[in-house]
Amino acid sequence: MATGRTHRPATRSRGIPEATVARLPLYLRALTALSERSVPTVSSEELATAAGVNSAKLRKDFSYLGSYGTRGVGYDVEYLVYQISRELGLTQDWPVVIVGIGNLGAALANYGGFASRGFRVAALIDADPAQTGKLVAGLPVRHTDELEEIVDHNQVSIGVIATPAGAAQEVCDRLVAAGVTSILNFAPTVLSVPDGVDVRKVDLSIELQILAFHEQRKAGEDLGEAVAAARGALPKTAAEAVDRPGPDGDVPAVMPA
Amino acid sequence: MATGRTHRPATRSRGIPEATVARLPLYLRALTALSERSVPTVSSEELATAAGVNSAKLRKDFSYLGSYGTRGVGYDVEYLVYQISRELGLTQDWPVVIVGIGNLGAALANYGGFASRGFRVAALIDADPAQTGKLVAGLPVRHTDELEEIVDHNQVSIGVIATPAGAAQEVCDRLVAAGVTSILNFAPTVLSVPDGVDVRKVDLSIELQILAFHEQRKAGEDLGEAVAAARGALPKTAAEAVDRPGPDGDVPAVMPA
DNA sequence: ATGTCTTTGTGAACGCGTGCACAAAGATGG
DNA sequence: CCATCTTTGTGCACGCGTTCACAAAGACAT
Repeated sequence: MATGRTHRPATRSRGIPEATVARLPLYLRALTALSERSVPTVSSEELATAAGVNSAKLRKDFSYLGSYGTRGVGYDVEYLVYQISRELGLTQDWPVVIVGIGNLGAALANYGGFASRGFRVAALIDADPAQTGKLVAGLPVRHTDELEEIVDHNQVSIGVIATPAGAAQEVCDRLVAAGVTSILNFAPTVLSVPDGVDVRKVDLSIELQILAFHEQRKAGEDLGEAVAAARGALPKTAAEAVDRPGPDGDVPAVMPA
Repeated sequence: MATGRTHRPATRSRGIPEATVARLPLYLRALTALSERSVPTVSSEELATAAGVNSAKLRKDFSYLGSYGTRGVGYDVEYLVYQISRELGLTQDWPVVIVGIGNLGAALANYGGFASRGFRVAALIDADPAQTGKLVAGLPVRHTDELEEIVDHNQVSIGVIATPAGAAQEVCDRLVAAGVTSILNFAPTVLSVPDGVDVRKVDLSIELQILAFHEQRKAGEDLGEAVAAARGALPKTAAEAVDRPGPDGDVPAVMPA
């Protein structure tokens, strides 16, 4: 997981808990994979392991959406895909702008997972005039000067910030002023936005730091209680967790092949 | 924020709650910025707003680390930077391998926030022979065949997976078998790992879907209760939240400039 | 040395999220 | 039509995380 979560206090939106909303995309991904394999129905148990969660949790999550299952059988895959998509708002078109076309911005532009979920990259924007006009993922890079016009013209309500930290707040302000009300921020800064604007944050460095913390703890434990596990051998109980959720039909993030 | 959180049930490591650990990097970033501006001390209130959290929460978080503040004054910036760094394990060297050098992998390799936090990119690995030897961020891309040797030789315990979803589980298995015990996964798949291995997940598409959900809700609300806010105008109460946390001294994610 | 003022550290209450365990619902077979 | 078996939907209890509110602690001035 990443970091994010700069929402309004806890306005559980229309009764659906925030934690549930965060898991819906997970279920949707697993269901899409099943759908592509033409599996008609799935039990909460199967789907839960495929999504990497507890089956009781999954059932409770679905219960917030309504009673879409059949006792003794399970859930209809296609129907559930539709219901979750609709709940998440993926049945409509979401034009998105990406600001800051460096490696990360380019990775995002090329990311296949967007288009398949109703997200359409309306424009790529960068402050560097040398970049202007260059094609990235088939789209021409536009200059920051055009930001307001692009947002307004394409009715963009979701903006992605992949600029350096120093530029993030200004870009954010301009996006918001132009009409954007949801922002996905990859820059390592705390953005301040007016009320009513949602910000989610993804911070690569923070994720690594959290891993380092646990890693350090593990190392300390090993030293203190048992012999440091010989490197090269499988750690601790390598048994269990042998079940593999089937491969995911989703388009990868990036990379040649 | 991103998604992640595939930890062991809830093993609050040595009394420090998981939620607190996740915020420590946030505090550290804010403190580093203050340190660069040579600010000697900071109150919980100031630091909290800079990090974008509640001041009571911040004080409680710090109380888990010990009593590092001075009543009536605040916290010593330098001292706190050191304590948090030590707690997170950032005072030691963490060699990291990045597997999958596409746009995203390259973005990660170029990401400055790593080096400044004790993370050292030990190697870049890709399955495409055509990529082998190419320089990315000053490092030569190595072939997947060398994975085990690289991990073993460099004593790598943290691996970053930025491959397509289809390749992620195999890469994961090989990393774990070679001795990696912490994995940061960018591929849109649920990885299964043996006990004792930590996995954190960052899923770009999921973040956008969560934003879309709230966006849809906002749109529905506007339609239902009030006049749809005229696009182009600042939404709702544009007042408040005018305080700006100072610019962050951190090195940006990517992008030319 | 004493009083005042600031800011920390934390006890306690509250709310959300999780997981158990089971009753209700429906499918399926005879 | 009845019995059995599977699987959902949920009431309930528990634990973590958040927030309030305040007492204790120290700085600082007089």
